[in-house]
Formats: sequence, C-alpha cells, structure tokens
Amino acid sequence: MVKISDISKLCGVSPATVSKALNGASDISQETAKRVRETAAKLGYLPNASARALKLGRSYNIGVLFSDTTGGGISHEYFSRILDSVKVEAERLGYDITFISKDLGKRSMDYYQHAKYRSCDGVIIASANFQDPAIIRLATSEIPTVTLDYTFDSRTSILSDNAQGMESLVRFVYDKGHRKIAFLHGEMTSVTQKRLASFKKTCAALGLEIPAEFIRPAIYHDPRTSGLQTRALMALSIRPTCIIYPDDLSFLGGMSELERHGLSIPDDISVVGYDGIPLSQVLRPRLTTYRQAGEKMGTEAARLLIEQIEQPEIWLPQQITVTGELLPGDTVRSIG
Amino acid sequence: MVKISDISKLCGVSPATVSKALNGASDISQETAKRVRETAAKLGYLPNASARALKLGRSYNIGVLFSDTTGGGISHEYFSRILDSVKVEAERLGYDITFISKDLGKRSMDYYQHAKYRSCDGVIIASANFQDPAIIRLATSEIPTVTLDYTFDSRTSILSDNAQGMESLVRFVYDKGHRKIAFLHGEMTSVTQKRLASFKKTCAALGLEIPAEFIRPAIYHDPRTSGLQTRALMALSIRPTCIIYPDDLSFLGGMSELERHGLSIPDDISVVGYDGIPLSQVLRPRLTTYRQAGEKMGTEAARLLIEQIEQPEIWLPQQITVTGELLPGDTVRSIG
DNA sequence: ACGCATCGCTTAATCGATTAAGTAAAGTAT
DNA sequence: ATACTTTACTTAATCGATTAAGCGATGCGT
Repeated sequence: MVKISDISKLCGVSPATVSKALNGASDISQETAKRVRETAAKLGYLPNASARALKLGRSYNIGVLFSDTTGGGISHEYFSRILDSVKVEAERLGYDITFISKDLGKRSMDYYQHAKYRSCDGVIIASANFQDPAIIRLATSEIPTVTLDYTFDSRTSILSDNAQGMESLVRFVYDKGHRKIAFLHGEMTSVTQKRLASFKKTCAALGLEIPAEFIRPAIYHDPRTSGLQTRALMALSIRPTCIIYPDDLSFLGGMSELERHGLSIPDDISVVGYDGIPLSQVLRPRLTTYRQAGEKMGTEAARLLIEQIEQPEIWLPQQITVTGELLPGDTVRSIG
Repeated sequence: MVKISDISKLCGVSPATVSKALNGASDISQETAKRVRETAAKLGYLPNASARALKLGRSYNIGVLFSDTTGGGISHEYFSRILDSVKVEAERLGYDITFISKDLGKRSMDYYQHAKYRSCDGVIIASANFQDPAIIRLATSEIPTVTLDYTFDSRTSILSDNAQGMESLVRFVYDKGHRKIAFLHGEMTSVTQKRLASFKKTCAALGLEIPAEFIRPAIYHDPRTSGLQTRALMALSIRPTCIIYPDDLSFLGGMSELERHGLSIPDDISVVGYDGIPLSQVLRPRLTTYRQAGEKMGTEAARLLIEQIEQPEIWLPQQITVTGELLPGDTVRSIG
C-alpha cells in the first residue's frame, strides 16, 4: 500500500507536509498542496484507517447493535430497512459500520467494551432488550449513542410514532363502522406499552368499551401465537368484528386460523396489521396496516449520531418521532 | 481506557513483558504471566484494535459486500439469513464484520480500496453484480475472498445447489402428475442459468417437451413482473398446469393474478416457489418451495474465509455446494 | 537597519501494541 | 574456575499518520 512517506519522497517534502496538505492545513503553499494531492492521486494513496484511528482516537466507524437475544433482529423487514438506511447515510457521511455484539471469539466482553475495543465513534442501538444491564451500561457511557424506539435519559432517540400509528388504525377501523375491535399485542416492551395505551385511549375517546378479553398478548413476528389467540377470539360468545394484529407477519398466522373457521377476509371479519412490510401490499386482499418509516428512522439515527460525534459542543439530546403512514388496504370492511 | 503500560506499571515489569504474557509467549515465567493476566482482568484491559491492526497488519475484521446496485440486498430474507449467520460465525472466531461499499463520504473508492482502507483481513462477497469490474478487481486481488453463488477462478466459493434444487422441484411436480410446467426465471445471472439449465435438463430427462412460451423472464423479488407473466401464461391457448416462480415473493404477485382469473390454488392451478422464506410456510395453502440453506452458506463462508486468512499455507480454493431442502407445502395438486 | 510578524516547511513526539535483539543472572558442563 | 546455555526479562524500533513546536527566510513597519 502507498503511504505518506512514499508521497513525501516523490514530492521532496517531509511526511508532515504531505499529511497537512492532504488534510487542508493552512500552513502549506498552494503549489505544494497541489503537487502533493496530484501525486497522492497518481499513486492511489489511501490513508491507513488503523493508523488514523490510533492517532486521532477517532475511527470513522460506528457500531450498530442488533441484540443477539432477539435471534437475528436483522432478518425482520423493519430492522433490515433501518439497517440499510443507516448504512447508506453513514457511508454518505464517511463512516463505516460494524456490528457490535457481546463476546468476540474467546474474549468475552460486553457491548460497551466491544465498542471501545473497535474504538467506535458512536453506536446505534437498534433492536435490543433495553433492560439488559449491558445495554444500559453502553447507553449511559461516554460513547455517543442513538437508540431506536426507546429513550434513555439525556440521550438521543428516534421513535416510531406508535401512538399516532395505533390511533390512526383504530380511527380508520372505527370510521368503517367497527365497534368491537380486538387487539393482539406483542411482548410488553415500551413500544407495546405505547401502542396499547394509544389503543385504549383512542377507544375511550371514541366512546368504545372494549371487553378485556378482546385485548390479548401475542408475540411479535410469531404467526403461531397469533393463530392461537385468533382461535381464542373466535371462541368468545361475542366475537370482535375486527382484529388488530401485532404486526403483518402475525396477521398471517391469524389468517390461516380464520380460514379454518370458514371466515373470509374482509367479508366475515376485518383485520389490520402493523409494519407495512412489502409483502402486505402484495397479498390479496391487500392488508390494511401502518407502515413504519424505517428508512427515515435509520437515516435520522445515523445523521444525529454523526452530528453528535462531530459537533459535541452544540449537541443536545433529542427525541425525534418519525411518523409512518396508514396503508388502507382492503382487509377492513365497511359495516353497519 | 486501560492500556498495556498501566498494567506494566502495576506489575513492575516492562510493557513488552505484559504483551508477551497476554499473548502467551514462551519466554515469560509462570508467575509473571499469572500476575499480568490477573492485573489485566482486574483493570478490565482490552487491547486497542487499531494499534494491533497497525502493528500486525491484521485487523480481525472481515468485510461483507452486499452490492449497492441491487438496492438493499440486505432486506431480502435469503441474504439477511446469510448475513446473520456470517456474523455469528465470524464473531465466534473472533472477527468483527464491516460493510464494504463503493465510496465513503467524499472519498471515492472502489471495493478493493475500501477493503484495504479498513485493512479487512478478508471479504465475503454476498450479493453483487459479478460482471462489475470493481467486484472483479476485489475478487482477483491479494485479499482473501469468498464469494456466494458465484465462482471466480482459484477462489473459494459457496454455492447454493441450484441444479439440485430445481431438479427436485421439477421431479416433485412431475411425480404429482404435472406435464405442462411453466417456469418464470429471474434475471440472467449465473444462478438463473443454473436453474434454467437444470429445469430443461430435468424436463428432458423426464421426457417432457416444454413449449418455449412456458419459459418466461421475470425479475427476482418483483411481484409485479411475475404477475404480468402469470397473466401472459393464462392468456395462452394451452395453459400450464403448474407454474414455477423465480422465488417465493414473486409467487405472491402471481397469486393475486391467478385469483383475478378466478383460479384457486392448488385446485385449478399448481404453483411452486423458491427460497423457502418463513412466510411461505405460514401462508395457507403452504407454498411448495425449495429452501436454500442460507445459514449454512453464511457459516461456511465465514469459516472458510477465516481459515484462509489464518492458514494461508495450507489453503486451497474450494467450491462448496450447499444443498437445501424441498418444502412440500400444499400448492401442488395431484392430477391425472 | 533593526525588531517583529508571517509563511512554509521540518523535526520529533505521539497514539498503543508487538517483537527482534540485547542483557543480566542463574544454571550447567567440563 | 571458566565457558557456554538457558531463563526471564528489558530496550528500542516499528507499524502509518498527525501535530505541537521549532526554525530559517522573507516581508513589513518605523
């Protein structure tokens, strides 16, 4: 690899001059700077990232954390969209991304240590158990962090607008005439709490009394559980006319269960998903769902993290709420 | 951060001794080594990856390349499964992974330069246009590489067994009595060529004459195009009794088109997918498809790449073919 | 013409870890 | 007792880039 000293020899100046010329320092003459730049380009010079990181204490590398425990958060469409947009935006701003995990080979370390080890300039925490002490340690450390869908004190976070999303779904369904609305919710994370609170609040605002047995726990992205809960709903003496699923994939579990009962969507029962994965719009009937703006969240996360890294003096913690959009689909029937 | 010199002071030895003790050099006494290790553990010492990389010329970091051009290869389930398993295996062996792309911020570079810049010890090329000169440069450079679903001369590659996959699907369909089998194929990559060749060969071996208009081009993961081609198939005077789609998602585009024609699956027409994404097994009827063993491919890719990095002297290029499994599903009807 | 600032460059230290070469002390052989 | 090994360290150079400090040479003001 070409290094600074190669350029310096060819140009007849010291390595220091080359470094300064390439970094646009002020005490280098126009001509020298030009000559150095041209020589560097001719030789195909690229700085050695490790040497820079060592000297500067800055790696131009940001960590991305997808918790191991959720088992491949990456493969969920929502998260892969986030990851992809984080990657694009980070690269646009000159940063690479590296995955942060617990344990690296024989070395056992926590997330904080891993980030330090790789001298990450910052970390985006995308999908994690925010109660995990290792996550808390990282998010309360001196390393700049941005969390997605969760807020730590005095930290920047990007939030999908779960309250608005749920409210718009409930209102959409209500406007179609539905009054008996069931809600299968995911595990009790902060996201779920927001959706559940918004569900209850919106129903109350609309004057709906939702029986307790219409609100049932399921598991995100688990069609089996939502299938079971769908069956439970169908066994009630008073059935809901519309079911809100925790997410689009869970709906699919429910769908097969509904078919088994000989119910067709939306004629016999209306359904609503959450996430707006591409698939949901390819299915017939198109699923009524709320599309979270994953790309925008990823882009914002990367942008704000890098802003914090590069201008710590003007940085202030922010909570950005990103609004998605309701995809009307065809799975909610107009009734009564 | 704790560094070697901190430990050396506490232990009353030189930094060199500490380094050697931690790396298990032979010229360190048992007691000193123990004392050093204990002090290191107590202080929570972690080596500085940049300093190590600079000195050793090894970064314990491998690049993963998902071509930008395909537009978020990451978000396809098959690739995210590969990525996830690469990550897991690489971490198990003590390596981090970083995404490799063209252009980083203002610096414009090709993949090879990017990998050099980050001093990646090796690169896994997962989803890319293998005709791209930048990809070819990387794959023919001195950097160890492993490619997925494509083979470069004298290089290691991991191949999904497309021939076997297609053959098993055709035979499965044939055994159910189908003789008029249509095949929508994806863009003409080497993968597609293998599937197409296998399709033709298997049909020939079974004595089937497939009319040219039964073999039609579509686009991977694009339900719209497969919908159009499905319509074209339905407009033929002699219709196929079974359609093999380029992938599971494309099938969904076909599905809605078939429904529009009032055809139900599998009673009126049989269909087959490819990939075996989880969704395909949640749908009712369950899709008959071929599940590519993405996890195994990713694991093998990481393992072989790291083997090549760590033991270049015993390394020989290999082409590993990973076989998936046919998921019988319920979308192929027994006929005749 | 003398002092002083400015410009443009070089020198040398530094980031943290590794390792070849060197060395002091103890052990072994003759 | 002398010469040679072996053991267990230390010294110092090195990886490549950055940057504070230094230093001649020129320009400027009075």
